[in-house]
Amino acid sequence: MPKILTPNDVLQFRQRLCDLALKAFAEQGVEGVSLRGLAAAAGCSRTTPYRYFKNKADILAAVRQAQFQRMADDTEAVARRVPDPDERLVALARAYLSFALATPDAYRVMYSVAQHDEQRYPELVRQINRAQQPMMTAVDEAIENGSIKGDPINIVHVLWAGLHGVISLHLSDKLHMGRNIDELAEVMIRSLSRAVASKPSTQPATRRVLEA
Amino acid sequence: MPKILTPNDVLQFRQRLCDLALKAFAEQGVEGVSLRGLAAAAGCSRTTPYRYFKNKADILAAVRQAQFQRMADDTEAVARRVPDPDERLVALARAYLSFALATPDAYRVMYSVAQHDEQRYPELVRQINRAQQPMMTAVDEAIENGSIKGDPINIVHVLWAGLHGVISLHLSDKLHMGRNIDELAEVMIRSLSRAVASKPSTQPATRRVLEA
DNA sequence: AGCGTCAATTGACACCGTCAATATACGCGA
DNA sequence: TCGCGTATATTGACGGTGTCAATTGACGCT
Repeated sequence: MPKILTPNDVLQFRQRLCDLALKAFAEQGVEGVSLRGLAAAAGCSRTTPYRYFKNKADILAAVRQAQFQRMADDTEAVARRVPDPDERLVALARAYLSFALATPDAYRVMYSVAQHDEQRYPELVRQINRAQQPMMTAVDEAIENGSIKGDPINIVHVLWAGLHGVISLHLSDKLHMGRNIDELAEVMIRSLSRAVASKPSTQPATRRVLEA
Repeated sequence: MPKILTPNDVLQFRQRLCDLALKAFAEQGVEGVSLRGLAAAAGCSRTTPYRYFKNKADILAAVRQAQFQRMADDTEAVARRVPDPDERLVALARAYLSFALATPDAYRVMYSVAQHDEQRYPELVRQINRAQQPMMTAVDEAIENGSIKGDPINIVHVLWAGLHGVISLHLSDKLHMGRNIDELAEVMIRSLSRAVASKPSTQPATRRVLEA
């Protein structure tokens, strides 16, 4: 019970409580975890978190923001490390998958938790955008490069959706996985790459697309 | 307040409450809706739903089961209507997307709501499996057909993940869509089809997959 | 030393899910 | 026709939750 809270103390407490909240949210769902239990786990009294966060939604936003920031750091690091746009795209996709598989709790809270009022946390949306910026850049450069063709936004969305789909289904155990997830992920990356590396995507859909 | 509840009455009440619950769950999240408010909207007293459902989780399971059943009916109908496996695959993909775009509330509750104890509702998981069975069959037949190659389960997963990814991102407004979703969906379908219509997927991943 | 101030705790309120007890109205035999 | 039994609906009650207001407590500064 010190008198004055240094900014460091504040950050430290917020950090600690976010760590606890992340695991709790991921394991029991955001509705399954009580602020009281969280406070107990943190060793403080029920309402002490209210001095550091506005309310429960604020805690959730802080947790997600921190994880998106971590993800953004990862992807930016990859982008810096791999200069060739094509290789960078694959590397980014792998990094994205690695992030999700290495810290599934984080990914779950980042994506599978529905936060209705996400827009009300501008710093959160900033980190979200930052995390996906490198892939958009890579696609732009790869198009300029000539190695892939099509509408960049469509392509990014397809790539992203494919990756997110694999992860999301895996994390919710909808893939009865005797087979390992890494193989499937590689298949997805290769499929997406092959899909994207061809004709422009703004043509009307052909009828019998399944023929090679 | 009749004395005896005909099975029809029971189904009718369950149906009505499930309809209300579906919209409520999708709009405000499963934690944002109270059984009391639901009962009020249904025009009955707080605990009356407990005569028709075991508890809140039971209501959620019933809602999801009903929607998966509807989806299974859709996909089975498509499968019956389109005999050619290749065309059927595309038709199934389109049906899947149509279902999600036509009834986003349903899709949200079916997939974006995390139900930890899903396994405890065998009829629910039965409908889930039924809904995805036609696509697995179509892939099997297309492989037998020779029009696509690779491990059938991997392929189904990739297709499914791609579709689910597009929808999931769209429904959570993560695609800043001035552009319309239908076009992106068609791109995804075409990409997945093209990706899948080639070499077996059990080879080790090549390095520079982005080259066409 | 003691006061002011800020952090932390406790109290309180409304609401929630859920079970037990109560009230209610209908179907049916007398 | 009456009234009883029973299936149904309602109300009461309990523990728990998010959150705010009031209270306590401890430290730094004069």
